[in-house]
Amino acid sequence: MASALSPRKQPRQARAQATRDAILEAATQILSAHGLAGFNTNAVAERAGVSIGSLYQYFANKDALMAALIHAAQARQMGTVANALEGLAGAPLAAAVRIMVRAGMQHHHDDMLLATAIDHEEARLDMDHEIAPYLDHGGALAAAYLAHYRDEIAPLDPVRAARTLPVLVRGVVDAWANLSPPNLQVAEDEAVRAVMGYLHCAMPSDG
Amino acid sequence: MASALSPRKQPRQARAQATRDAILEAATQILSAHGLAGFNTNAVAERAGVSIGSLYQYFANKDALMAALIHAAQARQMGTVANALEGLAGAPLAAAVRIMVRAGMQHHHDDMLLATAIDHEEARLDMDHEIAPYLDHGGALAAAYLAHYRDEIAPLDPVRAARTLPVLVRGVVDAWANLSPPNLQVAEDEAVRAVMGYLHCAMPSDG
DNA sequence: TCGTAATATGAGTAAATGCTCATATTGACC
DNA sequence: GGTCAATATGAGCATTTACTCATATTACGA
Repeated sequence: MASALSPRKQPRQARAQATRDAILEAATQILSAHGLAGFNTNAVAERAGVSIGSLYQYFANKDALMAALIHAAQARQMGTVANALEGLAGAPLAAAVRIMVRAGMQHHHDDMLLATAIDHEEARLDMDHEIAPYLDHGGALAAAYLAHYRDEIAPLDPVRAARTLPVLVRGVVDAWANLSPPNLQVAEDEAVRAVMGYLHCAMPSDG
Repeated sequence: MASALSPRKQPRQARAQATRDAILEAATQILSAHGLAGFNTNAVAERAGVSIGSLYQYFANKDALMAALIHAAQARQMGTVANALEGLAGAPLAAAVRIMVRAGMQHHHDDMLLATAIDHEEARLDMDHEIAPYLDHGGALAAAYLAHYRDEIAPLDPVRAARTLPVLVRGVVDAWANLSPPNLQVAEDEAVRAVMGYLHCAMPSDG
């Protein structure tokens, strides 16, 4: 049932690119505000200020729009990670971890609806394979960075660590930052504790 | 926009309870198989083998059905946790952690669509407050259990630990158990490492 | 056995939604 | 200015979907 998710047409003029961007931005806003239940193509087009016909010039169907949105979100997140790592050269491990945790938090706190919608649609549309490159890239960045601290941390497989560490942060942040009232300080502390613990843990090899 | 999520009618006969159960079971199956995109009340009724009218006798509207499904899922999960803890009296910490991790894994691996759908709808329907009791209960169980090992682990706030630990496991499992092919062994190892790390980590108190 | 309350039915309706297509507008290049 | 491709429009169609209601069936107590 997974339809062709490829774009219908490549924009060749600046205004076309602007239209496409506006549609993706509107789609993101609607998901953020009302979740998947409020996400329909007519609403997206209206919010983007373009006609429904224009939407279907750039996206073959609703699923293709969703897929493009997910790609864009992943790319943004990669940018955030790369950015955060840049400012971290030479900082002590604990401080560096805390900064990374803060960067990771910004993406989720206050945007649960968007984040969970992306998770769900990613699973439904079977996008694991398409998403892997983003994870690999982020993983490579993190692994290279962690290498600076190899004396301070337990021996670890950088490939594993690169995939596991972000989800630790994310899980903790989701759990703590969305209470009423949200407890961002605890979220941060718990995430730091989890990450530092993971990095220092001498892996027991019991069955 | 959050409608009244309370049930429309209490079943008073056994067959009524059976109908209600069949509806919830069908709803769960559909979410599992097709996600939120395939989740509509007509389909649920058909799969349950009851009429659409019967569905609306027990659930005021679609959101109420979803809310009931979420409650049922949380209750099931609590049962699993309690069950797992029962068999663990006196086991060494590392082994106990591994067993708990396996219990946690069963709920998510192979059921990403259901798990992510629940997450999303829980956020959309603002159910944090309703779900808190389940978390608190699970937290109390875990805290009591961890107390047996208080000499082996770093000092920690049991309330915090009880909320943080499950999400560590869940995040890691989501990340590793849903690759193609899924890598359950790595998922388990990484989750154990994260949990053990968290438990042993002496919390640094830098700003 | 009868009466009544509980439960079940499903055709039907109003509204929402994905998407098309014939037409209009805009921009680029000569 | 003229021409054509690129882009934009939105009325409208076919389908889906949430939900109602008048009616039928079933269980239980007297």
